Amino acid sequence: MHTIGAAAKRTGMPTKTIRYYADIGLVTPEGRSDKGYRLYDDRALRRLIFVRRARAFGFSVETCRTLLALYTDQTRSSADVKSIALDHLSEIDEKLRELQTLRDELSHLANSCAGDERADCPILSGLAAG
Amino acid sequence: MHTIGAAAKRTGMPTKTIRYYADIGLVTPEGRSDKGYRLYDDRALRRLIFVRRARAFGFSVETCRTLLALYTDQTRSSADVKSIALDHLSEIDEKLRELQTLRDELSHLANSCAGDERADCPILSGLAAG
DNA sequence: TATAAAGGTTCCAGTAACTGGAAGGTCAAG
DNA sequence: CTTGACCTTCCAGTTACTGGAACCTTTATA
Repeated sequence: MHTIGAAAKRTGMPTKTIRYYADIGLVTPEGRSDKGYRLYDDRALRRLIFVRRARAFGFSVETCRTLLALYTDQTRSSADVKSIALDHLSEIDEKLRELQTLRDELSHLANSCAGDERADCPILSGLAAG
Repeated sequence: MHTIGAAAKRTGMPTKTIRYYADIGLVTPEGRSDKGYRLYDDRALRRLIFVRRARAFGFSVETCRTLLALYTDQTRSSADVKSIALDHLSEIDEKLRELQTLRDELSHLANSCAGDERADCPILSGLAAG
C-alpha cells in the first residue's frame, strides 16, 4: 500500500493529479489509512499508469473512464476499444491537417516579411485583409 | 456606427465574443449610445477582423493584444512582428511533430487490434504496459 | 396604440484538466 | 520537542469563450 506521494513516484505523475483523479472518481484509492491518507495498491497504481498513458495519447479524461472500464471488463470485445481508438485517430488526423494548413499559411506570411526596422509588414497586412 | 449585432454580422463573429473582447479591453467599441448600446465604427470593425484572423492562426488573445498594438503603431519595426510570427511558427512545428508521433503510435496500436468480439486487445495492453 | 419579437444590457456559472496556495493535521528523525 | 516532509481539505486561477437569467429598448405588426 502506497501513500499518494509514493504512488506519484511510482506512476510518474503529480500528487495533485492523482488527487484530482480520485476526486472525479476516475481512479480511486484502494482505501484510506486511519488518519485519512489515501492508500493505493498495485492494482490502483496500474490504473493510474493506464490513464497517464491514455492521456498522453490525447484521449480525454472521460474517454479514459470508458477505456478504463473496458480494461477491467473481461467480457469486452476488442471491437469496442478499436472503435474508440479509430475515432480518436481521425480526430488527430483532422487536427494535423488543420495545423499543417495553418503552418503553411503562417510560414508564407512570415517569409514575405523583411523583418527589419521598417514599419511595412506583410504579416500585419495579411492579418488585416486576408 | 454599428450596434453589436451589426458588428457581429460584419465581422463574422458571435456577439458574445465581441462583448468578451470589449470586457477584457482587447477591442473596445468606439463609444456607447445614450441607452448604453456598444457602438462600433469601421476602425473598430477592422480591429475585430484583425483579431479574428490572428486567432484563426492560433495566436493567443494576449499575443493578439500585442499584434494589435503593433498594427496601430506606425513607428513599429517589422522585425518585432516577424519575431512573434516565427515564435508561433516554431510552436506550431513542435505541436505538429508531437501530434505526428502520437498519430503513428496510435495507428500502430489500432492496426494491431483485431476489432472483433474477442476480449484480447493490444490497444489496452499497449496502454497498460507501454 | 398595444403588444410582441428582436435586439441590447449586466452578471453569474460552466467548460477541461489540472495547478498553486493557504490552513492545518501527521509522522519520522535528531 | 521540534523541525521538516508528508498528508488533508478547500478555494482560486488558468484559456477563451459560451449559455442563460433577468431586465431594458427598439421596431414591426395587429
